[in-house]
Amino acid sequence: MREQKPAVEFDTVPLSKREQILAAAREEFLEYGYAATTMDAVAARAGVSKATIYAHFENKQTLFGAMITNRCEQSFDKLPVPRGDARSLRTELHALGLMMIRLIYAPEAIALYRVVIAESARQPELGEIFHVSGPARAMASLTAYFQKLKDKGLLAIPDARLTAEMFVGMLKGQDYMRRLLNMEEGGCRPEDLVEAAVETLLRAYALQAEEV
Amino acid sequence: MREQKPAVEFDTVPLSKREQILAAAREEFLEYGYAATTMDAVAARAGVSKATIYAHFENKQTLFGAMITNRCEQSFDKLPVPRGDARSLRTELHALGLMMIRLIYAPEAIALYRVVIAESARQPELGEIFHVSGPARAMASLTAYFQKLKDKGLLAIPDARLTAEMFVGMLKGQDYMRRLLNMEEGGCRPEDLVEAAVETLLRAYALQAEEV
DNA sequence: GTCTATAAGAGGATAGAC
DNA sequence: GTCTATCCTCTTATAGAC
Repeated sequence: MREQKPAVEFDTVPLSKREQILAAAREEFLEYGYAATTMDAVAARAGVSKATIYAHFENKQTLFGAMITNRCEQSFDKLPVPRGDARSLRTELHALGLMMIRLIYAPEAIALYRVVIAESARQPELGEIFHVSGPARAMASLTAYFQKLKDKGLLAIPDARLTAEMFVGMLKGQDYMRRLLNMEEGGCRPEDLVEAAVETLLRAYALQAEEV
Repeated sequence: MREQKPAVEFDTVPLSKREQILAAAREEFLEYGYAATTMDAVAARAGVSKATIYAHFENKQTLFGAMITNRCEQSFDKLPVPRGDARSLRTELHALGLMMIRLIYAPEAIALYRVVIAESARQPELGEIFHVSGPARAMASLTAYFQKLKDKGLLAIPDARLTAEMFVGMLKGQDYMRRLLNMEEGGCRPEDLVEAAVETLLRAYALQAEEV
């Protein structure tokens, strides 16, 4: 009798205990950091007992690692995949830049990055997990894009990978550091950096004059 | 009698207790992070008792903040101050770039940045202290440098500040992120990024052809 | 100011019933 | 698997002698 399903099935699938715990862990860890987060707090937020957490995860470190992995997989699903065939290269690069800073500057992405940096000093595999499932994928995609532009004869760049790194670096500027440091905004606006980065790349390497 | 000075004065000035404590705190905090560092460990490393630490610093947070402030002041004294009058702009930019990545990529600078990022989530004023005494000073100096190049008619940049941000961003690339995440090196080599960044800037904005 | 010894409490992890 | 109740270690901070 205890295993009986409810008479009425609802569309909203209830979260499994494991998912509840992971969600609670994410909120706690991202807000308070690893050390300042207590298993009691995670249990309370998840609505389960502490013992239940330990039935699903070996210990606090394991729970943290599971949360990071889970979060990275979800955050970077929606990668920007430019086609490289727009009529205006400038427009396409500009849209790509905006999409990337929106991904990179999302508050949750910043919080995740911050907590992974903090703990990677003690658990180096966390840095690897984060990088492989997030930034590395984005860089690979971006490198392929610039390679396509080069092959098409649109950009006279010497190395697609280097160009991708420089492009992302230019987009971040100082404002990214400021946000990691939990400061008020106050450097250059990210939108201005997108403008300037695209302008710089095109002036340096564009083969077809397409300035309007 | 207990206050008597030693009969022979040595050239090596002994560190005051306060300085001993700060040095020990730096080593512990940078290696183990804020939470994992214990006051016992700091006391042991400094060669004093815990009570002595509390005689000099109100509590653990205060000690951490004092260490950060102290460290920032020392780390960023040796700022690169380019003159903007070298015969070859390319050579000067290249040297500047190398100097900056040497500063930015110093292991202790990385460790300091990491621990400040981690704790700035709880103590926002730490981020401010770090930024003002370090990166902000470097950016101001770099902005002034690019402004000089612009005024001299060497670079046709629209905005010195934006250019400074992009230049630093290009220098960092992905490798900086990899180091913060405590990963093995493996992206683009920083030296290649310096080359590429200088090349890009010059191609985009140089007014006098000086390619050799 | 500096020490030894200790108070006081937090928090990770588990035992045992259901 | 899940809960309640508890153990036990580790760590911050202080009391009190010198």
